[in-house]
Amino acid sequence: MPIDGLATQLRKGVIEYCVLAMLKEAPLYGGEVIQLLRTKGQILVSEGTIYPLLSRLRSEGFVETEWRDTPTGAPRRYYRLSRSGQKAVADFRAERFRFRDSVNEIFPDGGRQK
Amino acid sequence: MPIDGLATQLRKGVIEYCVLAMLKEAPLYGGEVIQLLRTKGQILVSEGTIYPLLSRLRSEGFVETEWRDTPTGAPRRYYRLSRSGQKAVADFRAERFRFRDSVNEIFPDGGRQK
DNA sequence: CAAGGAACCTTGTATTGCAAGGCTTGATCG
DNA sequence: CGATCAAGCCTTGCAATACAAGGTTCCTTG
Repeated sequence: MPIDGLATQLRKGVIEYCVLAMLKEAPLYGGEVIQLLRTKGQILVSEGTIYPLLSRLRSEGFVETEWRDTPTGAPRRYYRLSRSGQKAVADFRAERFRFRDSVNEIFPDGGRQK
Repeated sequence: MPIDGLATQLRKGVIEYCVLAMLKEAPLYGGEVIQLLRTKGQILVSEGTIYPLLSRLRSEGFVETEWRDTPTGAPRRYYRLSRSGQKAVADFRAERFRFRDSVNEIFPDGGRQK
């Protein structure tokens, strides 16, 4: 597996909003985010990707956080979608569809293949 | 317009292959690449994006180049898709569909709108 | 008290897209 | 002839992202 390959570049600017979209359903902590990305989307991300990403979402106000103690060890920081985070997801959705259509115009046999 | 916004991140790793896909039809020089991206895909890119990108395609062997004089002024460097460039486009296509499906799994109401 | 696991964070690197500015060629105009 | 202009190409510096590697804290278990 290439350290920095084709798939890695495709992810840029997308994973962030995948996380926000998942938070729409329920608050999650870091480990759950990684697990859900893997099980729901076959998207494998490491902690080195997720934690800086979550930090940025927080500093941009897209999420709010809350510490919860656990019986099993270290406490967890749970992330919850904020109002402006909901708007960010909606904006991304629209932009994603626009861009997808653009690329489909350029690629021969746009997007209609299995 | 934000210097580095939502749309800019979405493009990463995609424009490169849009260019290769366009070269599948005919050899092009830098200015034509910029123009075609704009007219066919509504994708606005500047010279500062395209020329380093074309350089990289060349150093990776995805394209071959040829200088042609013009009657109008400076000569043009034309880019032609190589054999390995064709394979790169095919690989990208497959990876793009995979990733699209993954994201659709995560986003509520995946891709079926409008 | 040592070992280990769960959870979190930080640091450094590579890649990409982009703006700004510079260089070269040939035509045009004073 | 010299200056100006436009087309075409390239380089430099910056910001954002994904990632690996390594470190820290907390609690439990032996």
